[in-house]
Amino acid sequence: MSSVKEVAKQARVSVATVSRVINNDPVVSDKTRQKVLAVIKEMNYKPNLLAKNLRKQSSYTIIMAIPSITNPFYAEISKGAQEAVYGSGYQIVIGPTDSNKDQLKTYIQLLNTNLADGIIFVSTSVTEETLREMADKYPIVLCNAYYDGLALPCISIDNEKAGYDAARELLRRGLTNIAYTTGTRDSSPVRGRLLGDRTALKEAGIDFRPELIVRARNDYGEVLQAINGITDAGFAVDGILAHSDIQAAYVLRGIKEGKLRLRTPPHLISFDGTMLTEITNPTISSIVQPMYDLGYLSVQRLLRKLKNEDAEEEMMKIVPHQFVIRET
Amino acid sequence: MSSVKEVAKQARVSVATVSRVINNDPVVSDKTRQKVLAVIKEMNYKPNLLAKNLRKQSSYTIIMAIPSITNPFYAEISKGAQEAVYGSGYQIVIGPTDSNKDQLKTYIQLLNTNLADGIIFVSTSVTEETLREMADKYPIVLCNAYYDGLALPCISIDNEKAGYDAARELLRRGLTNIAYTTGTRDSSPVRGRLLGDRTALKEAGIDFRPELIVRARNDYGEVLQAINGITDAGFAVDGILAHSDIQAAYVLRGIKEGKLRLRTPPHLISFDGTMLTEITNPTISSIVQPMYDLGYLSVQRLLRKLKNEDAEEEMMKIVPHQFVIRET
DNA sequence: CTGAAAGCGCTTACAG
DNA sequence: CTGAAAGCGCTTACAG
Repeated sequence: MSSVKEVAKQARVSVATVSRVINNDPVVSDKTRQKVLAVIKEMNYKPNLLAKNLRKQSSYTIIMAIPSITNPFYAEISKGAQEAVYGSGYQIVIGPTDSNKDQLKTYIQLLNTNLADGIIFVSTSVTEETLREMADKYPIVLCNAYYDGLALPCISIDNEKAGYDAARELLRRGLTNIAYTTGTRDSSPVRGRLLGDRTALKEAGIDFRPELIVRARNDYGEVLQAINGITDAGFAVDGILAHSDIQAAYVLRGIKEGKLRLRTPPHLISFDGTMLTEITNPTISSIVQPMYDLGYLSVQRLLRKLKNEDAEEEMMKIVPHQFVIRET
Repeated sequence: MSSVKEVAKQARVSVATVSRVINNDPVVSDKTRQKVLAVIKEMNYKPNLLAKNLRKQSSYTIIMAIPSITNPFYAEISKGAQEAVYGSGYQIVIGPTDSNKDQLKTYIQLLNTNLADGIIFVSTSVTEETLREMADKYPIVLCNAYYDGLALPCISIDNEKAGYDAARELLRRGLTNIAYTTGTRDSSPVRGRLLGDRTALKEAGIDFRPELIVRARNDYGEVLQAINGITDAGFAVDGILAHSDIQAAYVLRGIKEGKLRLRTPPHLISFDGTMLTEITNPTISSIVQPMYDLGYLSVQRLLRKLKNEDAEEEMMKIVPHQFVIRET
C-alpha cells in the first residue's frame, strides 16, 4: 500500500502538497497538481481515510436508529436515508433497535467513541431521558416522533391531520364504533392521531369512547386479541383505524380465518401506506406517509447540522401525507 | 474529551499501562488495573476508536452489498447480518446496489480507503469480472449466488433441489404448462432452479419448453407482460414458478385485476417465502429460504475470515430450505 | 510488571 | 505557491 509519503517522493514534492492536491486545495499550481495527479494515478494511490478521520476528528459516519428493518415502513425510510448520504462523503449505519434491548446502547457507544458523528432516531426508539442526556453532546435528528420538552430537529407528517382525515372518512361512511389499534408505546404520532380522531368525532357529534382505543404490537395474536377485546366489551366495531399496515393486514387475515369476532366486515384504514396495502386482497385504504422523504430529509438535515448550516431552520419540518382510498 | 494521556496522568501510570488496561491485557497487576479502572470511571473516559483503528489498520467495519433493502427477502437477510455483528466489535454497513449504478463503486471504495475490512455480496450485485479483481485483495463472502470460476466462500440454499421440489409439486398436481418467471440476471440460483425444474420435468416425462421460461424484474408491468407473452405464444399456462414472492404477489394482483390472460387460475409457487406469502389472499405456496440464517451465517463466515479462523472450512455452505404449501 | 518512545498516515498552521 | 514539522490518540516492540 502506498502512502502520501511515497507519492510525494515519486512526485518530488512534499507530503503537504500531495495532501493539498488530494483535497483539491486551489492554492497549488497547475503544474504541480498535474504532476502529483499523474503519480497518484500511476501508483494507484488511495488515501487511507482512517488516518484522515483521526486527524479530522470525524468518522464521517452517521447512525440511523430504527425499530425494525423488516417492517416495510422502516425499510422505505432506510432507503431514503441511504440514498441521501450517497455522494456526501458520509456513510450511514442502519441500526435496528427492536430485536435486542442493548442494541441502542451499541449505537450510542459509537458516538461516545468517535465512530459516529451524529444520529437519527426513527420513531420512539429511545427514551426521553436518554435523549435529554444526549441532546447537548451530539448532533441529533428525530424522524416521526418528537418530544415536547426537547428542542430537537424533527421530520414528520402532521399526525393530527392524518388522524382527522382517517376518522373523518370512516365517519362519512356512517360508522359509529371506530376502533383504533395503536402501537404499544405512547408516542407523539399516536397522541397526534388520537387528537385528530377526537376532533373528527366531535364534529360528527359522536362520543369519544376510550374503550375503542387498544394497544397492540405488530403481532397477529395481539391484534386479534385487542379487537376481540373491544367486541367482548360490548361494542359493535364497524370501523378500524390500524396503527400500521402490518396490523391492518392482520385484521384482514383474522377476518378471513374467522378469528375476529365481528358482526360485519369492518371498514379499515391503516397508517403508513406501504406496498403491503396494495398486495392484500382486499387492498387497504390508508394514510400514505412519504417514507422515502422522511428518511431522505432526516439525513439531509443531520448533514447540514454537522456542517453547521442549519442555524436558521425551523425545528419541525412537516412533510405532506396522502390519503389513498382503496378497497377497505 | 479525555484521552489516555490524561487518564495516565491522573492514575500516575504511563499511557502504555492505560492502554493495556483498556484492552484487558492480563499482564498488568491487579492493583494497577483497579487504580486505572477507577480513574477511567471517574473521568468517564471513552477511548477514541478512530485512533485505535488507525493504529490497528482496521476499520472494524464490514459491508453487505445487497440489491434492495425494501424487498422483504433482502430485509430479512440484512436483519440476520445486523444481528450477527452484534457484540463482535464490528459494525456493518448495509449497502443497497439497485437504486443507483455507482453505489457498488462507493462500497468498493470503502475497502480501498481502509474504511471497510471485508465485504459480503448478496445475490448478483456484482459482475464476475469485478469480483475476480477483488478476490485476492479483500476478504469476500458470497450470499445466495456464487461464481464457478472463483473459489470464494458462499452461503446458499440448494437451488437445484429447491427448483426440483417446486416443479415436482406442480407436476404432481397434474399441470403440464409450467411457466417460470426468472429474474433479469443470469445467476447461479436461477441456473440451479432451472436445472431442478428440468430434472423434475424429465422424471415426469414432460418436454422442457424454453418458451415457458421468461425474464421479469420485480415489477408489476414486467410480470404481466412476461406471462401474457407465454399465453400469446400459444401455451395454456396452468402453473407458475415465480422467482420471488413479489412477482408471485403481482401474479395474484394481475389475476384479480383481470390483466393476466389465462384460461384458469394458475397454481403458483414462489421462491423466498417472506411474510408477503402469508398476507396475500390467497396465501402463496413457496420455497422458504432461511433468510435470517443466510445473513447471519454470511457475517459469521466473514468475521472468521478476517480473523483467519476459517482455514479448514468448505467454500460452499448449503443451508436447508423448506417447502410450504399454502393456498395456491 | 511497567514505561519511554516510535509510529499508524494523514492535515494544517506557520514560515518563507 | 511550497515545505518542514507538529500532532490527531491510540498500540506495541523493546528494554529494564
